[in-house]
Amino acid sequence: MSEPANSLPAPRLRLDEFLPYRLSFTSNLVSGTIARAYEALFGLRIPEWRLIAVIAEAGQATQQAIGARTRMDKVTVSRAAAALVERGVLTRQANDADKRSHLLALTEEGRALHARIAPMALEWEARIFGEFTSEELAVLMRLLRRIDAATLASHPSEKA
Amino acid sequence: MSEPANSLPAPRLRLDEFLPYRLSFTSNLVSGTIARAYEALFGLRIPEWRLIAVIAEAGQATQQAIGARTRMDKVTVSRAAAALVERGVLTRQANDADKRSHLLALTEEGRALHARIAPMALEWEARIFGEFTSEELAVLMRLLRRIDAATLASHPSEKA
DNA sequence: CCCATCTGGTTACCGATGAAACTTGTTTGC
DNA sequence: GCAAACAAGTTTCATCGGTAACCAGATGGG
Repeated sequence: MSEPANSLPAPRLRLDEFLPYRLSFTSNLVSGTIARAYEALFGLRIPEWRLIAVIAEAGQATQQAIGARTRMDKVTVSRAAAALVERGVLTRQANDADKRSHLLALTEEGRALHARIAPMALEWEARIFGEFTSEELAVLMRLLRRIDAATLASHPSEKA
Repeated sequence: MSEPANSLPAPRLRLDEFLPYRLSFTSNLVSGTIARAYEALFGLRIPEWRLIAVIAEAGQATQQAIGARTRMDKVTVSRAAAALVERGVLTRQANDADKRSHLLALTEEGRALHARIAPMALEWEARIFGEFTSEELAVLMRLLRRIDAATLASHPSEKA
């Protein structure tokens, strides 16, 4: 009850000018849309698709490497890997360098699946981001990476 | 088994150049960091904080209006509202125009809470986005809004 | 060697989130 | 007016994703 002291106007928080909110709003909108499409078309969830994409790029990888790269939790990675092995899309080969871990690689079927999905993924991206110039996209990408860096720097506890 | 036909190199999908992925990566990083802070400092979850912010801005609002504005599920809004009423931060006044719904408004305590949080939220934003010029921020904001629009347009099923 | 510590991965558990069913009140067509 | 369709909110239920506890193999002293 001792409040009416407004010394300075203070920059007034408006939720939809608030960047963390906007970022999350847009990201949820986009990933939600895409997630539904993966699910409907290929029966894949986002983490599964990410494994496929990363492994297709790298040839093979351990779960821990995938986790580090995508910042997905190791549990998430573990579950996605199990599902994909089950489905015949991935193989686990023993890793001689460390018998606790396995090297994940795509099966023939996995490569075929990747070959079917990747173009569609790029096409969705194109549809959503198509009206942007490549400069704009480059700017966006750079900004996002700088945000990552700033976030990690400002809050080191973010168990990196 | 009839595959080696690589007619064209095809734009090769690299996961961390893939915008939906980058967007989600960055967004999760930022919201995760901030969510932990809200939780630790004020015992608030993100949806709860959003209600507070929206209502502080609008003076009062129905749950459905809040849901439409933030795209949060009505269930999420309902639960957040219940928690905040319970906590004494919000009141529900009957809405004479429609007795199914209630008008949510901040209590005195709610306003005080908002007054404590808002500056910190802006400060976090400043810390994370501080190294950006205001042009860059404006660009980012504009790009995000255009992405929203493009997503909604390209996939109208997104129960708008 | 062998115990202590650490790390990759899995399992068990818990909270959060969304879809669907339901309740109550509103609207509309007859 | 009243039945049918509809909309705001709540409740129930299944699912997802994360933390914590756990298991097995690795590492490094003494």
